[in-house]
Amino acid sequence: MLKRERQVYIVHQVNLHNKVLSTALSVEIDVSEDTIRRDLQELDEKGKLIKVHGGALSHSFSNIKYPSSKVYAQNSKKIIAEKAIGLIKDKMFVLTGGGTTVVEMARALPLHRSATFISGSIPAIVEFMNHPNVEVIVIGDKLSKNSKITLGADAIARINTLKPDLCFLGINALDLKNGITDSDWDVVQLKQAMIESSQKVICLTISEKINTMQPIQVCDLSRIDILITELPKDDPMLKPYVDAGITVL
Amino acid sequence: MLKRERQVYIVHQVNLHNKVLSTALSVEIDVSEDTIRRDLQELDEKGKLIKVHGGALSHSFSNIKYPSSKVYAQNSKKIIAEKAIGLIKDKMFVLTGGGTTVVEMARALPLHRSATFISGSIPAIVEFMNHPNVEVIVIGDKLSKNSKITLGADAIARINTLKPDLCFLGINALDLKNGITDSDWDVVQLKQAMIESSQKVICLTISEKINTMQPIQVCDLSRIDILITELPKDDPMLKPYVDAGITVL
DNA sequence: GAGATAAATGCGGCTTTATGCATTTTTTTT
DNA sequence: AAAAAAAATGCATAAAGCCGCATTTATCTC
Repeated sequence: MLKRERQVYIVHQVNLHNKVLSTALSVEIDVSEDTIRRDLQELDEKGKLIKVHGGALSHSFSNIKYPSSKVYAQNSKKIIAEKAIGLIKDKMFVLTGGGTTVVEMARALPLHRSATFISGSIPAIVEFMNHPNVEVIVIGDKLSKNSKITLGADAIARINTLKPDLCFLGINALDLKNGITDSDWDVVQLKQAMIESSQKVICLTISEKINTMQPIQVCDLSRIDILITELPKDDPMLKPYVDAGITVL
Repeated sequence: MLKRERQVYIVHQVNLHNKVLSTALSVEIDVSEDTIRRDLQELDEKGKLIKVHGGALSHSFSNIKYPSSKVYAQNSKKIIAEKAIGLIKDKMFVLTGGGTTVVEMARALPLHRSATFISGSIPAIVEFMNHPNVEVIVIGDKLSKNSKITLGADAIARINTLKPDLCFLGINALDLKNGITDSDWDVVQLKQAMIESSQKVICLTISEKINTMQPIQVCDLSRIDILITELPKDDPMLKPYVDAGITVL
């Protein structure tokens, strides 16, 4: 591959994904990382991208600082996201539901982590799409405008054919007696399918939603493997859940 | 082989493959590399190609295939989008491919229009998702990071079960002899399925891509019902396509 | 169509460019 | 603070490019 050709390709990738990793480009194009680094250097000097440790960013990306200002309980969700990310190891298959917490997680995922994410949540997909090292499987079906996830028989059927390592579920209500509960019939169906198919179920929620309930049960406590909130794991509020056998992070 | 002849051949190769190597041309035409270099030099000066270390690239390589400036051809795409929207009536089922032109169309869709859009293009889905009156069906499958659309057997299988009224296809190359052509195998498979399933195929493209070709054929001209470009319908460039029986808007 | 003239080509040598590797330094992550 | 990953630095090598010149090939003129 010609040098110029390669550089055009790199710029293209940067514009497309907003960020690239030197290592990823190196294997993709099959040249040494040194060469990639030199390319990034030159392209940076030409102002086509911004070189950073480990790769490069597009201008548009760095200009648009995270505009996620109006998301409720942003900080809590960032804490949750950080904890959740620790569970994701390279090469894992990860199923995710919808909700802002999952989006936060997608954003915070380190650039070098390579995993496959399966999701029907459009905002989450958009984030994963911009990550240089993850593969994304989109669960198709009718798009629910409220929740911005795909819902329906097709989605459920597809999920049933999968056996992901992890399932990250943003939840709206959790209590000791009823487990996970929710208010939307279709969403409940989908969540049930997700829980059934997964090896490990990880619930993400801000503490506010703990010990609250909604009209429809998704599953009871015993199906939850790990619970992640913004609280420290020894917070008294979480004690009953630890006692119920759930790993709390 | 005469010099002129050789240079014509080189330009042809560059247009065809977007890139040529001096060494390859040298053995192909059986002249010294010096000669090739001198040819490339001249052709570069004449603006027919871009000479680089080791060979040459076509202009389209850096301009069309990997647009460097974001707003490139933005206006043209808005014009195309406006024309395309005129075809969408309430209650229609509309299948759309990927590409910025389709996204432009989604943005320009009047708020009161109520239709169902089926798509695997994430950027398009995001636009439709924010529209108050359209329903969105997401085509699921593995997400291609390059094109930001879902690609694969699942997507094709799903499309085959549909009979949408319209299919909007952003295309990369169109010429009289070969019809629609493209450069990515999986994308071609998907486009073929889309074309097959749809009642009416509408091609969207900026005029720059007309009379260009890429290595893989998607379908020939006869499958196209409507062609939309930024040019007025009576532009001489489009005449051959009108003569071929395509409705040009 | 033969010879003159100009253009085109190939080759040897020398220079520049591109790339990868080894080593040291810096940055990041745990 | 230690370990791991990435970057910088210097160097070796091979490929590509360039210059000038000899030779061949095409074009023009009579």
